Parts: sequence; C-alpha cells; structure tokens
Amino acid sequence: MAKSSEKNVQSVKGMRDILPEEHLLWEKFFSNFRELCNFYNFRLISTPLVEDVALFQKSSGEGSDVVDKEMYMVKAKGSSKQLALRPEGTASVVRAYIQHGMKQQPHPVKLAYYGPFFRHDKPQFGRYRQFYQIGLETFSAKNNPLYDAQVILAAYRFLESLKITGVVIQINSIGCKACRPKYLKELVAYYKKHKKDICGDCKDRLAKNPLRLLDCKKDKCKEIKVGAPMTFENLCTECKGHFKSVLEYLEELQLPYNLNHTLVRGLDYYSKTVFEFTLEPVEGEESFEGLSLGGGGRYDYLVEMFGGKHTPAVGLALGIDRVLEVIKKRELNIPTRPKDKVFLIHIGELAKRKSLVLIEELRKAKINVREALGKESLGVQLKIADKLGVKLALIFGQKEAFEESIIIRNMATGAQETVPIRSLAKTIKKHI
RNA sequence: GUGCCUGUAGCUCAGUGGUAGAGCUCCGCUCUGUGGCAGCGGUGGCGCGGGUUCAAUUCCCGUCAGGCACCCCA
Repeated sequence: MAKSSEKNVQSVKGMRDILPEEHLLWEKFFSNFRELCNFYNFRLISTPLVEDVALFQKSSGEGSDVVDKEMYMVKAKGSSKQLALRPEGTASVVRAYIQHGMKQQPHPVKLAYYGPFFRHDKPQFGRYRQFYQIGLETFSAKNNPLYDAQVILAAYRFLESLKITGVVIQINSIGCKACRPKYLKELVAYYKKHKKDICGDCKDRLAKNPLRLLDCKKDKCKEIKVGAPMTFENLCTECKGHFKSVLEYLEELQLPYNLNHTLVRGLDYYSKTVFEFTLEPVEGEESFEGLSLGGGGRYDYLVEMFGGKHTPAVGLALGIDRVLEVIKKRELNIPTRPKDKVFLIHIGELAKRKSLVLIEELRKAKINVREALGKESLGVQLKIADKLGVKLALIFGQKEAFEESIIIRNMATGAQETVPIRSLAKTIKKHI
C-alpha cells in the first residue's frame, strides 16, 4: 500500500505488525513453550488485557516508572473506575489466584501465561510499547528455595530449546521485610555522605528508589558504589540461608549464574531472590549487552497485599520479542514454511469449474494442494509450480476433465502419467 | 521523558534547487495443452505539514515514524 496517498495509515509508535514469515518463528516459540509448561506442570492461564489501575499501583508500587510513567490508561464508560492496559503479568495472576480461590488447590499452584503487555516507553531495539511476554508463577505453602531454582531452570531450558546459547543468570537477594529496611537505611546513609559526588539521577533515586542507586552506570557513581554496603552482607539469617540454598540448587543443576550484588528489579513487589537472564558477549557478534531477555524473583507478600492468605510465590517473565530478536540476529534455525508437494494446474473452463471440488476431495485424503486458479495459461501455472518447488504437478485440462482422468507430472524428471481421478489420491501418496 | 542520527518503489539502494533512476520482487507478452533460461513491456515512490524561492524530493522549521545512547525494563 502506498504510504503517502493517505495520512496516518501506519501503526502507532512502538507497535508493529507481525508478518506471516515471522509468525512461523512465533509458532515455534509457542509450541516449545507449551511443551515446557507440560513438562514442568505449569498450567496456562489468561487474564484480561485491561485491569483496574489500582491493581498495578498497589503491587508495583509508587516510584516505579512502569506504573508512574508508562501505563496506558483506559477510560471506562459510565464508571469512575480507572482502567489500565496491563504493563506486566504477575499482578493479574495473583489477582486471579485469589479471586478463584486457588488456595484450595493442592500446592504448589503453578501457572503460566503469555500475551501482550503495554508500556509507554521510548521504543528501541527489543523494546516495544506493545510487547509480548511469557511468564511462569509458582505459589507454594512455604517459600521453598527449590521453587526459585525450578522456575529459573524451566526458563533456562526453554531458551536452550530455542538454541540460544551464552545465557547467564544474574542473581541476587534483596532481602525480606525483616532485613531490607535496615539495609536500605544503611545504603541511604552511605549515599547521603557522598551526595555531592553522585549524578542527578542518583540524587532522585536516593529519595525515591534507593535500591536502584546500585544500578547507575555513570563512572563517578560506579566509584562510589564500590564502597557501598552490599545487599548480601546485610541479609538476615533466614534470607541468607534461602539464597544460599537457591545457589546450591543452581549449582546442582549446573546452571551458569553470576552473583550480581547490584542487581535490583524495577518492580517493588520482589523480596529475597531476584534474577535476570542476560547474554554473554560473543566474539564477532553485535553485543546484546544490557539486554535482559527476562527476569523475575520471589514475591512472598503479594498475595496477602491483595487480601489473600499469606502465600509465598516466585515467578518470572521472558520477553518474547527480545528472544526472537536474538534468534533472528544469530540466524538460529529460523523455521520456513514447509514446502508444498502438490500443485493443481487447470486448463479451460470445464477443468476450472471442477477444480475446487477436486481440491476438496484431495483435502479429505489429507493432501495439501496449491493452485493458481486465477491464471489461465499452462506455462504460467507451471512456472508458479516450479517456483513453489512442488514435487508433483497435476495437469487437469479439457480432455482430462471430460474423461475423469488427470495427468501427474513429476516436476524434477518431467515424467508424466495419466491416472483416473478415482485413484488420484492413492497415486499421489505413493509419489510423496 | 532527554540527547544525537535517519526517512527516495514491496525490498536493497543511487540521485538532483527545475517534480526522479537501478537491481530484486510483482503483473503481462514473446509462449492461448507443458516449468526452470532469455528478451520485451508494465505497475509502483521523494513520510506528512508549513516556510524560503519564479521553482523544494533537495534548504529551513514543525510533525510523524525508525535507529542509537541515556532513562527504564521484557
């Protein structure tokens, strides 16, 4: 379609079309995901794209950009309720867990989801305003570190199934209700001493979200960071034990992790374990540095925050768009449309009229037939058949239509045989 | 949200202050019952809006979209 003849005929910023060729890759992605869910016993759940805005404000917390600045708001007709396009999945899954009384189900309750999410961010590589995630969540009676390891394992295996190599699990613990406030106090106190030396952004972070201070990439802030109190040293005994145990599981599973003391997460509801999936730089490859394929962590307080019974949980999300970008850039076994094997060529009105019925007959025999019924010339149709790379061309002309026969042509050798239409399906199957 | 760069055909890209071309693709013909090759022809475009100018695709401004960095995150 011409771009200029009409105004505004384009997708809006940060949102794109997924074209047929790319859909093959998405299909593969989803089939691997379903297989994974099946194997690790995560059951699929779908929640609405639109939720009460309070859901996200409460869970993700004020001070997070995702909720404060990037949420798409939706006007609800005839109601004062503020709605939002979901910016992430965990809050909705927790809401559904409570709403449908899943606490009555045998635990752990393991749920999986996929679908689009919305954040009004500035688009960049692997960053869209409508983006797609898959997610895994595990609700359990106790905050067993085994489940932390298991969601990480599942996600890692999933990336492995897509042939993505060099995945490293960045992992940290940010403590619990008991130890985090104390740690934050120390952190803030430390940074206050250096306030005049840190960047403007960090001054903001100091007030709003001190954990993120550890994330700053500015050189002068990095220097200061070296002396900052680290999360790990300030964990309470329980958190320390939990974290140690998670790491032991990862080692047992031989998963490559990197103890990253500065890893913190953008959403407020996390406690204890937090992690992200990143890629090791590869020689000769455009770096995916800083690109997180996914992340997650433990959120032991979220269920009770929404009025449910205290239920520890751990979960993660992977960015589908990002994973697929990596696959495309690395040119990893990108699926192509399976080659069609049979092409029907018609000549003349009678044959054309009978063609649709003939194709239906073959469909019943599970034979996929392609055609170009809009064309008339035999030569052109053969050319198309050739371009499609089919194995057999069926030539159906005036004479054949009248005699209820058809010519089967082997496209590679040019050998032809005439068979009665009655036995066509059988003969085709012999050839392919 | 901030800064820098980019925008010519479906795709990859030339080019110019006097309204544009190539390769590939697509469609047709040579070839109306036999494809791969080749030849010929055709469709189709200066992102949008405004300004400067006799004249703007070209210069300027705005806008939209894309890319990169920051920010943030998946």
